[in-house]
Amino acid sequence: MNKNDKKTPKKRMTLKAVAEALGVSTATISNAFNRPDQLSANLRDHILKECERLGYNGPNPAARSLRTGATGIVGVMLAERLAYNFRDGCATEFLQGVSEVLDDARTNMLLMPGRDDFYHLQSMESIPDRYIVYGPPRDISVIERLERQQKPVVTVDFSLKNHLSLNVDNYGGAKQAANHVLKQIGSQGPVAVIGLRLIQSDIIGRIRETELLDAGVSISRQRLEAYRDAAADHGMQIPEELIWNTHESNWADGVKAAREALSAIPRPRALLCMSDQLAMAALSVARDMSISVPDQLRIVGFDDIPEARRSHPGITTVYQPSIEKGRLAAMMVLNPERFESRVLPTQLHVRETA
Amino acid sequence: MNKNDKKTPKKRMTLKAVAEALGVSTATISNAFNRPDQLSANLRDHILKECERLGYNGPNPAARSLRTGATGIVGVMLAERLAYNFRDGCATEFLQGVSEVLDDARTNMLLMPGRDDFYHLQSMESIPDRYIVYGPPRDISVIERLERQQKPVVTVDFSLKNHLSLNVDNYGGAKQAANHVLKQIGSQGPVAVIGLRLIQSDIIGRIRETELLDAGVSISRQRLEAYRDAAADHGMQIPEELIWNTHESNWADGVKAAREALSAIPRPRALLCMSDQLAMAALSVARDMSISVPDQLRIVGFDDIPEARRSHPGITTVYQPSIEKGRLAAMMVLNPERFESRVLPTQLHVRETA
DNA sequence: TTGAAAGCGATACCAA
DNA sequence: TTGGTATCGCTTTCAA
Repeated sequence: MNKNDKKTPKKRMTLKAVAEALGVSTATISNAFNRPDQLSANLRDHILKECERLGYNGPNPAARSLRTGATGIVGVMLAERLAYNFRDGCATEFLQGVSEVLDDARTNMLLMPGRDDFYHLQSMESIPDRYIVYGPPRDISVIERLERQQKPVVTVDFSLKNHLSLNVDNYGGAKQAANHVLKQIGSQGPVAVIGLRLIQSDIIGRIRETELLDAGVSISRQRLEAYRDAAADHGMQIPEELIWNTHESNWADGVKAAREALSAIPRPRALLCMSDQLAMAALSVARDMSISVPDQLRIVGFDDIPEARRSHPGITTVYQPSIEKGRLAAMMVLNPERFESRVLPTQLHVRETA
Repeated sequence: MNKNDKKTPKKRMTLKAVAEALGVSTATISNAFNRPDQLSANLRDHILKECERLGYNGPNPAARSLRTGATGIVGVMLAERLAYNFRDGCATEFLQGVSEVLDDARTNMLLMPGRDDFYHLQSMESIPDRYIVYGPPRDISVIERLERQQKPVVTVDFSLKNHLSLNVDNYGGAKQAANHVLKQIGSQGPVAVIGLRLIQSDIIGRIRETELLDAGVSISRQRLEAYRDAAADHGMQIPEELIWNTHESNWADGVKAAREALSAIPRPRALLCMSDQLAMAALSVARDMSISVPDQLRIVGFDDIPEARRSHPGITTVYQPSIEKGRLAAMMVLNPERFESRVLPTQLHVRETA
């Protein structure tokens, strides 16, 4: 009558139940799974086979983790909401790199937002054994919680005292890009910047200068400095009115900013964009306004996401090794003792827009 | 001398320690976090405040989960390796939709590969409370493990007996696309298909027909059927030699297949591609071969990923609501009782390539 | 090589 | 409204 009268009613199997069924102690079963050297190969094989037959898939992670304090899960703490990271080409490539390595290492990846309210009344942060922190979290307090855990941490695209960090050469790349453009246009006409998150007004909580070393030196700031320095080198300057800000590297924001920038009088001869997404949006706006690229307008991006490569015309941009950055971050967090903090090189890729 | 002589050596705080410090019972602390109605508001506020001060961030998830059997984590089981899902525009949009909803629900998302070996000797599958299964897992055995958990499951892009499923109208969309193209080219010249995972030779393990309903009816098969039926309606047929297969929806595979297809004699007048990525690769090959699109060659894709929209010329394709699919899957898995299995509509978006 | 037993941190029942 | 306590499933000494 009961819907459970199939084969075996089969309630949840536990290590203890298996031990009883096989007539051995729980320690032996545990050893079969965790320390093969503690028992004979024969016995172990037998036990594993029986477990399979009985439908026991191995130790319950919660119980094991409670006992050992480890889960085998790597936390990837993201700066913002999760969804953003599935929209942004650069973040997506980074996560691809991370997931490749973690997948190979049979390690699970838990994505965690960098917002304080997510952790309210729950210490989720205690689940992972180690952390990759991708970009400075929006709420500083999550960093504090995380540090209290005393677990290995690798920060990416920013630095934190006493932790491994992985950065790319934003300044160098941006300077190359700006130099390239400025050389082309000589000193004619103004140059505008389409920036990304230059204003971090939505960071909540006090910034502890001593610990969050680069809070004021965000990657966008580094790029902006480089643009400015390059301009100065060419005897020019980029006035504040020609610096646009976007909150997110997406199409809509890029279109909006580019439209404004290209309506300025006199019209800019070049657009230095802090991401390829923004550059591609700008390219599209130029097309709409019948501004020819690169003759009347030069555009450079940043990141070198796959779309930039395939765009027509191809976007001139600064390559950063996003996938490699992800792979390396994962390797670093799995073996912190084998690595030191690093700055990865960037590289100008000249294509058709500048 | 010790490196720990900072402020307070502060060892890990536990509920019990807090209870002792405040002179109340552990049950009261627990209630303060989990059942506000079980104690006075005053006491609760006081407790929460003190916890904050003492550096106690709330109950340890491992212990709680051991006790309650729940974690508040949603597992997203992916068909293949994790990395693929960060490469494919369609998968990325799906995950974006999922993450939006889970993020809002303050629920964590654990990404899990659909390969058997990942779970070897560890019942990771017991961590999540509920599952979204995106595409038929490569190894059927993980489905078995998962079902043993008796947890809510929503399958996406395939169906499973006794579980909620979410599909899109692959047949209808593909038929519209093929009809559109066939109408344009009349009955002149051959039509080729660039297929995606038509051959599932790498599925490991027996397929239990009774349970995995659509094993033989993969989304690719549905699309292929539609192409064929459309051809038949137009008094044509698509010969097997004009059906190419790719393993993954990526640029390289697409280029390779398109190059072969466009070298066939007589050259196809139309390419029915099972993804936009493949269609865009084909477009690029056509450009290289100086074949003009759409005059000499019509191309249609599938999915309508953002890149397809922005491509020049714009890709004619079948829109499927990927983000919405993700959102809906997440909502369904969080509230299974409020939903039924669904098939979402697709829609032909005519742009410039056909 | 195996077994007995303590305890990881929290919850939820039942009493008070 | 609060407290005492058995229990969740497992790991790991220590002894046999």
